[in-house]
Amino acid sequence: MGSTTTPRRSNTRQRIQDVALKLFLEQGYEKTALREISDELGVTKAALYYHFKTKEDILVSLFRDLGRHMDELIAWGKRQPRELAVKQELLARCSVIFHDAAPLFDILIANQATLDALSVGQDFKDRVAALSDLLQEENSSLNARVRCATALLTLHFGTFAIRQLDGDPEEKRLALLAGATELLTSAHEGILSGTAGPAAGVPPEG
Amino acid sequence: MGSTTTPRRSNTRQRIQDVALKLFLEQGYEKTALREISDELGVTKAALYYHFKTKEDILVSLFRDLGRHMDELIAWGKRQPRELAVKQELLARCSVIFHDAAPLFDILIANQATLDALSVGQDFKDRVAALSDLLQEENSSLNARVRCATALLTLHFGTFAIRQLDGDPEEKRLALLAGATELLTSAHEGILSGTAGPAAGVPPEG
Amino acid sequence: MGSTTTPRRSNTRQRIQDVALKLFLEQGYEKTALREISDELGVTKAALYYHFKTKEDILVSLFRDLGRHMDELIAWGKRQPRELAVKQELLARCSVIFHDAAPLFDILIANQATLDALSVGQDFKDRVAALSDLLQEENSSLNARVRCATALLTLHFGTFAIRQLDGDPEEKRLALLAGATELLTSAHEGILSGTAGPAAGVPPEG
Amino acid sequence: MGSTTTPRRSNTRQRIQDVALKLFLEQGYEKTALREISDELGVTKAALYYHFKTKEDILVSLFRDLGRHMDELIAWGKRQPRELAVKQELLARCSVIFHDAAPLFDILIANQATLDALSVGQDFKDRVAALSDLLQEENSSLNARVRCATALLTLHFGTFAIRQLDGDPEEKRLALLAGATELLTSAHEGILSGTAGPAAGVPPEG
DNA sequence: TATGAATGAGGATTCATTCAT
DNA sequence: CATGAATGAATCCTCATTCAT
Repeated sequence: MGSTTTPRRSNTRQRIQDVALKLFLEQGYEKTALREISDELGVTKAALYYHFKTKEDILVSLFRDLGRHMDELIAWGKRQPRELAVKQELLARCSVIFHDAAPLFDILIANQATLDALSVGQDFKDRVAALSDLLQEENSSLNARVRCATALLTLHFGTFAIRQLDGDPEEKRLALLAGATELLTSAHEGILSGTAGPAAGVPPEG
Repeated sequence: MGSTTTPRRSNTRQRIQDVALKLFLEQGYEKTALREISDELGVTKAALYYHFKTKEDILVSLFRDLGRHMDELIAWGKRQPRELAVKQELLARCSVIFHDAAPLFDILIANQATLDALSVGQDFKDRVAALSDLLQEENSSLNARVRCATALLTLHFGTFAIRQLDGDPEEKRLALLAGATELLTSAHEGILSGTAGPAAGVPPEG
Repeated sequence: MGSTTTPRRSNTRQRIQDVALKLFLEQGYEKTALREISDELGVTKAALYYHFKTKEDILVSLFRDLGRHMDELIAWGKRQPRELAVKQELLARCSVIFHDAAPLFDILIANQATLDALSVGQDFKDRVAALSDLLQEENSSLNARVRCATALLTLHFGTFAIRQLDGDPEEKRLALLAGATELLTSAHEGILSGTAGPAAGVPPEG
Repeated sequence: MGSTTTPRRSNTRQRIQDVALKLFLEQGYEKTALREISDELGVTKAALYYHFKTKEDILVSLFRDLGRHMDELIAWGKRQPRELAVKQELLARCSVIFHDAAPLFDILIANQATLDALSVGQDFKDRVAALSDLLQEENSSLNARVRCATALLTLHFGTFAIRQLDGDPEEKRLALLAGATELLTSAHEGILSGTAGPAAGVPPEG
């Protein structure tokens, strides 16, 4: 161990990333001007261009790790048999990855319209779709499919939404995971098409 | 006689809203230039300013109805007793409102970073928070609280996410609602911490 | 008595002038949008164009009377012999005209850069120049000429400046006139070139 | 060697100021578009924004020196005893400052309506008021007060007005100063109301 | 490694003005 | 008399990006 490989480049690159992350979070990607980043760092805008080719490039660099982790998980998932336990494990690992990258999710979610036009957004969508596929059962009912999709969704958006609730972060993460797992599990228990659907919450007029 | 071509009291205002909605959906609010809207309508940018005071004003006008509907629901919720059946009904009505305003949700979700800085975003957040409050039980466990929050969230984000699933829209909506109701209901059944209160009015199913 | 000659036109024209005068005073000519005028009147911008051909035309109409009065004074001055008493009388009449049209002077002074490019500004400058000529003595000393010019100036700008001093308006006007007359008179008393100039206020280094 | 054509640390900032001053004088501040400035310089509008934050900032930069000089004079005035000789000296120094900054006065006077809404205008008004205070005597008669105010005014507006008179500039300046000093002095001599206080230090002339 | 200077494209907004009704 | 609708031209300003040094 010890960073034997990383070239001894100045830490400016890292500092740019740090500040960029902070500002993208606070103001959004589009509304963050490069000048704001450079100002906060005490360098010139031009300096940013020494370290990154474009503004988008800064953004991309922030997502490199998350992309790798998701790819690894997807690869793992593909090697496993298609059974409930595996899917639950998938969800659990997802939960960890998502929470570790929580700030990136904030950016992803809050800047969708913008990122959709960028590689970052497309790549992420593709990966979520791949994960979603791994959770789905072929030929399952609509109810089941919606629930599987929702399970992942809960993790994805919930990661970002439960921050405003009080409580220990790890506890909250587990509670969220529990809810998601519940949805996934119920999708697998054939109980779906009959009772749960129409029984609850449908306006009586229907 | 009768002006067949030039409408006397033109419907331009409505047409602006239509085109704006379309473009905000396709490209995001920020990336949509007023010029694009006016070009598509075959009028001048200045014409937009005859009908709306600012770009934001166009956006706001699109959300007027949704805001009203949510306010009515919140008002209704506040008049009801705090019991599970009411909350389920709340969720069900929410589901209807959200789905009726589906395109607006797309905009809301995809442009969060932008809209957060605008009245539209703040107003909506406030209303969702109010609804969320109506679903919560005092002194409930963390698990229950996370689930209640997630229930609403599922509706909110799910509305936007299930569009890419195949199937009849109304069926999908009901499936989504079913999942959300399940989360809400389970939060209210003793299964979470035993303190969630008497699950009055819930048919002991399963 | 009774306005027998004035055509029975609506009083809108007059009301436009009133509001315009008020707003031109408060905000300046350029910064006052026609929309502000029409809004304050509860009519449409287009309505203004029924009564006046252009924005400038509104302005011009406000200055019509003042122009006439000055022209009359100039004409009178030209008929009189060139002597001190006449000039003093000229100054006194000027003082009355200027003070009666005080608001117009505010506009004239505060919007010079703008009005200079307009007929209103040019016309006024020409008239002041004509008056100034009437006060001047041929072949007089520089000192005398400066003082004569200053005398009129004092009236012109002073009208506008003494408003912030406390005191009865008419008293202030007379005090201002007294100062101006003093300057004019001293220009005529040959006492100028010798004592008053270098004696007071010149830095000792000179 | 040595870049003969492209200056390394370009003097663009100064050139912008020069051109701006010229155009503000010729056309007024408001009517001068930034495009005109940049065109005349052969650069882009954006280049102006590299050197100045806003259009107003260009204007402010032009007035920086004048503001400093006036502040120094005010500070000096406050340290002196309140007597006629001091006030005469004040007027004299004012005269010098005003004439050195003659073009700025043109701008100040010709664009009042505009500048009043800007910091430049307010700051200047404040400074003139401070100077005016230094010239005033407590409890003096209205006549005296009007004259003191007029004295400064004469300098202020006269600076701008005597340019159209023939004659050596410095001579004209002195003549103007003489007139102003006369007004000030007469305000201090018993001739106005007898209460103006002991004319200490004034040689009993004429 | 970085900067100073500049660009080009584009954005929202404002305004006087016009004209059919 | 007056309005509703629209225009065209202009304005200030912002931003990502470039490049010689």
